[in-house]
Amino acid sequence: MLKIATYNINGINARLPVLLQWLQEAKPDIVCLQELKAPGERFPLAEIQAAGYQAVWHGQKSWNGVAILSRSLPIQEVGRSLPGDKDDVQSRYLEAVVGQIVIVCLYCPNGNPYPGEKFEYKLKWYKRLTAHAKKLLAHDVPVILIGDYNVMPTTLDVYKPEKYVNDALFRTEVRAAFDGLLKQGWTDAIRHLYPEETIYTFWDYFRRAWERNAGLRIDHFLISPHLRDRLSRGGVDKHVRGWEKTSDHAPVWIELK
DNA sequence: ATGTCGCTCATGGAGCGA
Repeated sequence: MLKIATYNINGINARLPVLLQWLQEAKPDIVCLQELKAPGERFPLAEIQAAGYQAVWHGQKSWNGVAILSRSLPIQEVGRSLPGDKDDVQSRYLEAVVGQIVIVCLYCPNGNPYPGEKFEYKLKWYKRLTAHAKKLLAHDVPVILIGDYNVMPTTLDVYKPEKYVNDALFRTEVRAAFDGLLKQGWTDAIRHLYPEETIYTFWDYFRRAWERNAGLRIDHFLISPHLRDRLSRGGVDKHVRGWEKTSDHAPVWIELK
């Protein structure tokens, strides 16, 4: 059994006690982290290693930043930029072979406010991701695209869909881009396991969103066709969102046979 | 518009992104 998790930690140094506590109790084999909000040299490698994990990371000062952790399987980094725009300097992509699986850690652009430059950047980023995802599928090896997609795929994934019609996380253009990935053959693992349930992975810090369960499902695992039959369980470690000094996201995980 | 966080700059908060 292989347990793979994703967690937008919103600042790895501010979040380190929470991250270590969760690693200790959840014991995932592989973890994708987003929003490190730290340059490469400020990644807390010693503490991560002391917790029993190897790591590769792609940091950036102030914003973004992604990492892949592994407990026992070796990690071999194979890429740290999403192909298609060599002028894009934002650290939102990290690709590695972990054991026998290609693990892609993603932090898709937020895109707000809509309309605007940031929204256009998000759409372009999704175009690049779609092109690259197609190539990954063509390699015909097990791949998982993991991370914060900054999109709620359906109305089931938003506490109040009507409030989000002009939000960059729910605009039809972005949902269509996500749908395009599914049409390529990727499977939204959590939705596959729970076709009907309301599941959230993010609760805003604002307006007592956590207390009101005003949540969004924006952290996803897209698994390649090879892995669909190996998918056994999945869930959200929702209680972590209730901890002190916690992220606005909760960790999400799946298990593969 | 607002709310709350985390980060940076080079302050003793302000501005930005989410």
